[in-house]
Amino acid sequence: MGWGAPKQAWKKGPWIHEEDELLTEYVKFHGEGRWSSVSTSTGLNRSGKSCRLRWVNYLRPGLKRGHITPEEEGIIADLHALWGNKWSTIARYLPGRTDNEIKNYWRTHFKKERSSLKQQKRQAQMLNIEQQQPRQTDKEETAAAVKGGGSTEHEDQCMAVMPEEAASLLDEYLMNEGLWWNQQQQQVNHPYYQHAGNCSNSNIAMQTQPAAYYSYGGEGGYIF
DNA sequence: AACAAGACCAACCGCCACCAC
DNA sequence: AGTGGTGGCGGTTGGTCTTGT
Repeated sequence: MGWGAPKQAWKKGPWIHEEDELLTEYVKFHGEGRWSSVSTSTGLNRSGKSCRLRWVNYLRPGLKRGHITPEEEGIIADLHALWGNKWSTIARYLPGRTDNEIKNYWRTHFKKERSSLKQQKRQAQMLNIEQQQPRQTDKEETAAAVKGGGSTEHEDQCMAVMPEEAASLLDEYLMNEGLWWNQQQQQVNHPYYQHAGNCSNSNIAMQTQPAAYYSYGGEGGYIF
């Protein structure tokens, strides 16, 4: 598929400083996009796909480097509970962070917690069976899962009724309004939230607010 | 000091959607 | 309507760094 001449033996592996400079210069003059012509314009022996990735994940101005903050971690956890593995969507609400970064972070931090939670749940269920007691109620299960950053059937149901259009609507609305958010602003009158309000799980309904609700860097934040 | 295991991160791959022709 | 090019996304891999023993 695409991305320049497919038969060409593109260079792979880590980028060197000179390559970064060539790519940066190219983007400076031509803007983002037209990645397949980077190699012909710059002499860079990299596929367009590789160039795009390097730019988006590493060279693009405004990228934040360094550790994910606790605030960002909270946002990631909540948005993941809401959208699942929609890394690029989640990344939109974390200025300066890339989808790749968030994805990596999730895998190394939350996956662990999640698997241990599953293990705990399994143990609890075994205990229930052993003690011939009724199963944990859905409510308790949900609360435990949300607390632990895991997912439940309830969440899956909620995610099912909160498709991409909802997120797009939110994006469009916020962009049109040019909204800046601070800690005083706690609610937004938007169909997205009304939709979320129908969700049977109050925890999840609460979690439909984060994009607009969260402050960023401790003193207000912005979208995009 | 040496080694192993785990954590972290950059980069690649395959797939899909969109668009122009 | 079909096809190919392009852009983008999510999953995975592999190398490097850090930490514990």
